[in-house]
Amino acid sequence: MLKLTRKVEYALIALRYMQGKSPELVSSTKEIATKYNIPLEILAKTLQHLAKENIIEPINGPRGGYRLKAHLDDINLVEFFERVEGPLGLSDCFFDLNCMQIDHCNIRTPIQRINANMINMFRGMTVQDVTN
Amino acid sequence: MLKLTRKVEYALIALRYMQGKSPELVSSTKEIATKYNIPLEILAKTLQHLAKENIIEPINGPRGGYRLKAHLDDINLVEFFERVEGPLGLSDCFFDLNCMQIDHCNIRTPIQRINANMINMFRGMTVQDVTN
DNA sequence: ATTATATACGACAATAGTTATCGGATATAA
DNA sequence: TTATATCCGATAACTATTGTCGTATATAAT
Repeated sequence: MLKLTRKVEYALIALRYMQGKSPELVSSTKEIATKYNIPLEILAKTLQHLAKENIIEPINGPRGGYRLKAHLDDINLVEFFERVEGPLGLSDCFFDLNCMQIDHCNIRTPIQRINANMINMFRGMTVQDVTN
Repeated sequence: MLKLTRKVEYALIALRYMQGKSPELVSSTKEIATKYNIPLEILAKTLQHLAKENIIEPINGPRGGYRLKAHLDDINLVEFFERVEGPLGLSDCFFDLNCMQIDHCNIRTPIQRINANMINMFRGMTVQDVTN
C-alpha cells in the first residue's frame, strides 16, 4: 500500500547515478545494475522506457549506454510517475480525474481528498529534488 | 502504485457514515455494505478490526452494529493506516525507518525523500479531515 | 427457551498487479 | 568479423490484495 514500484525506484536510482557523472559520459545498463544489485533485464527495460520518453539518450554498440537528455528539474513527480509507469497504471481513481464512475466516486470523498493531497505534493516536487 | 487499499477505503467510508448520524445511533455492517455496495464479509472484517483498535464500539445481537468510539481528529493518517492495515503491511521501506537493509538503503535516497514527504503529509492530516 | 439477527474470526480461494525471465533481434565500435 | 551494447515481445513467477466460506458467540424480541 502506497508503495512506489521498483520500476520507478530503479529509474530514479539510474538517473541519480547519471547525474553524478559529467554529462557527456555514458552509463551502461550493466554498470548500473551491477553497482546497485538490480536485475539486469529489468533495469534494461526501465532504461529503454526512459529513452522512449526522451528522458535519457541511448547510445548503441560497444561502449554504449545512456546519457541524460531531459532537464530533471523540468519534470515534476506526477508527470514522471505517469511517464515511467505508462498511462495504464495510473488511470485509476488516483490520477485520473475524468473517472467513469462519478456516481460512485462522490460517495468516496475521503479517498479523493487524500488523492488530491498526494497529487498536489507530487506536483510540487521535481525529479531533480529527489535525485540530487 | 500509490494506491490505498480497499480496507482503508471501506474503513473511511464507514467512519464517515457513522459520523453523519447522532453519536448514540448504531450502524450495522449490512446497512453500510448495502448503501455503498461493499462486499459484506470484507466490510465486516474491516469493522471488526476497527473495533479491536478501539476506533469504533461493537454492539452485539439484533439491532446491533457499531458506534464511533475514538475522536477522529486525534488520529492522524499515518497512525490510521498503520492501525487499519496492521503492522505487517507497513513494515517495508515506507513507514519502517528501522529497516534492516541500511547498507543498501542509503543508496536509495530518492525513494526515502519521497517517503519522507508522504509521511509528513499524512501526519499532518487527521481522519476527521478526510471524513467530514 | 427459542428464534432471528448481529458481531467475531480463522482458513482458504481467487484475482490483480508487480517483478522477473527467456529468446532473439538490431546497432556499432574495435 | 566479432564482441558488446541496446531493443523488445512473450511469458512465467511471485506477492499482495481482495473476496469467500464455515462456524462460533452474543443478545434482543417473542
